Amino acid sequence: MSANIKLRLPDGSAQEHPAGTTPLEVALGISAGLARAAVGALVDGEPWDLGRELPDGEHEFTLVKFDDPEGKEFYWHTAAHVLATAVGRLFPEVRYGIGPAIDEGYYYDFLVDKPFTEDDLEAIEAEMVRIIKEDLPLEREVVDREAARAEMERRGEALKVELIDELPEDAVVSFYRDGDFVDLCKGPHLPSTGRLGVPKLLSVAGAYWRGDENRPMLSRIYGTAFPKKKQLEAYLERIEEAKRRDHRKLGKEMELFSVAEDHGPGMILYHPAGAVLFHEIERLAHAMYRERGYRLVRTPHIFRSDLWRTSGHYEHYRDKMFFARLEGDDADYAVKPMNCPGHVLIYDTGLHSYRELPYRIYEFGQVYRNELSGVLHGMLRVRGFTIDDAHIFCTPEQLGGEIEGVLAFVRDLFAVFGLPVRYTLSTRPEDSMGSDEIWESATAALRGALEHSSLDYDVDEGGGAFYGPKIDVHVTDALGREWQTSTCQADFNLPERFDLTYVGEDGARHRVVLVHRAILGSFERFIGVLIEHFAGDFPLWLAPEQLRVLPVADEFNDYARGVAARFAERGFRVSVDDSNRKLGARIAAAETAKVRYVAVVGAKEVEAGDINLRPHGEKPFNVSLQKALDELTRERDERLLIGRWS
RNA sequence: GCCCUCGUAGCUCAGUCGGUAGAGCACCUGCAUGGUAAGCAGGUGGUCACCAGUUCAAGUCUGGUCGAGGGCUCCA
Repeated sequence: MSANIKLRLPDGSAQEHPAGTTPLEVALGISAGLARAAVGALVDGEPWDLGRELPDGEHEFTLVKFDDPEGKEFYWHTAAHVLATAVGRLFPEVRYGIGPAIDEGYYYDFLVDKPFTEDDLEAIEAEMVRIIKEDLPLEREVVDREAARAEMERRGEALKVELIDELPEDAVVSFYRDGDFVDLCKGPHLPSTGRLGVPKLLSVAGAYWRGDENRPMLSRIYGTAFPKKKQLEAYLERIEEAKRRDHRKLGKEMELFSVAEDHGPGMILYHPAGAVLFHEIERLAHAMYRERGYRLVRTPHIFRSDLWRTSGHYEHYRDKMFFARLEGDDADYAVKPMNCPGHVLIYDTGLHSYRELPYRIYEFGQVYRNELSGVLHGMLRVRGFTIDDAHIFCTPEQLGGEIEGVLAFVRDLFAVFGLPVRYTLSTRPEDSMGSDEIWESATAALRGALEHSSLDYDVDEGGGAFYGPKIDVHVTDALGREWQTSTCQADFNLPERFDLTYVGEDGARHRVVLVHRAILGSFERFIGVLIEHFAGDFPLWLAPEQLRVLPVADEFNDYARGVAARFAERGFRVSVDDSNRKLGARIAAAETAKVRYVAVVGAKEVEAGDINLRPHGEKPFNVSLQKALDELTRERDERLLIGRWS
């Protein structure tokens, strides 16, 4: 038999096989264990079914296991088919949407008269287990495009027909079949359902077909699956841990903030401890803005609507704006959803020489946007929030440098908190204003700045603001959801609308370029992310309560108050707990409240003139009062994430 | 906004078949004066989100309103 297939394996070795060999056979040739663990293969980087015959010729060949990223995708995608198969058996009238693998599992969307409820999940999951036991083979079948369309039409699968119609001209159309269930799918899949271990359905949700609220609402079932029960348990445990970090839960427990749900949904009420976070971050931000040549301004919360018409907000942003009308006055006022028009008015009060540019002004401006009720989420998505908002008016030549400066600012600020970030370049959306040339040059300026700064970034096509393209920065919350923080937007449109100019070297007026940018984004969202990032265990400079002094007994109360006073003199947030409880109970209370340091004082400490210091979650030790003062002052003032003792 | 779930004491939650409301923590009072994660006892605290309806009777059933939680393209 002639060897028609030559494979190069990742370890550098080469193998030859006869035509028609499958990856599973290759795996068996290496070891039985590998054949059991393999879930698919990569042939020249292309995902390949274990049971699908390899093409003739020479190929790079890799076997993929569940632990590989591609492996999880194969595995969960197959689990999604098993879910669809199970639903088809129990609810024969359903029609199918899509069912992809996602980061930590999979979902499948179904078109049904009556949406699924959580109570349905148990029965569906049981049916999935049955299908896995039946060990049905998943068979791949390449079909002619027209035949595929006809078959789906015959089955009444209108959504599948739509998907087929949208496939590119040259696409290979394939079906996968397990039992009675046939799905349009490019694969690959595990060879049979029996290769799946433990499935677990997690939740149901409504989801618009293709995410479009004008299309039908489908019923989505989310699930995950793992080879071993232990892995599933570890996954569920991780979800529980993430819930413990939830800023809404910690915000309540630590009395950081609340939302008066009946009186101001999406509006944050900062309690004293939470206001400390806001204030400390604000202080840091003010210092950083001043160092970078920004000047502070203040602007009103409402303006007459004519301003919003000129700015374009009335046309493009009205849905999210709150309006106010004065009694007995025809003038219509709008509450600001953005700070830019106010800042533009400041720039526009006089002539500006090119010598003054770049003209950078900033404000921690409070804005209101009427977000849909269903998207509100603790501090992370709100209706009233404070932006660290700045506008840079500059010449076209200065634009690239200004954007690079903003990117450096982002890097410096996030470094203080140790928060990892992801960059996105967002291009022109459908609802937008301005010419194509303007958009292209603005987008090029942003892209150039990202490249010069050597930053990795993704592109979000059509994700820009209505007046310009932007670079966004995203951070991740405890449950792995991404939230936008920083933004940097090049705008050639508002300068046109407001006829903003500067006087150039030549004495003539020239059009100014406007950069909108925020670094923290919104204080609310930033604080919410920080709560989850630190799980409430804030670094000393941010901690609402930095030190609590506990006298061992009443006779040491005076000494305790003296110690507290020494720290208070240095500006520390310090308290004394001389309440009528045993020391152990007071220690427990301080630990639960996540107080950064606890100082215990009793006879020994009075004698030695020192304190017994217990960093949050750590073992206590004795240290001289002076040394503690100096060390904690340093830890606070340098904004250390980890102190010498913590 | 739309789909599912939910709303009981300050917090976390129980409340059976429809029969007039319960626990732990917190808080207050007293006892106990204590050395590193929770001493003992007693007490206060509820328009069961709100509005209608069914019923002899509604926290419980039905409808509506308000609000919350999860989700609403990770692209066959």
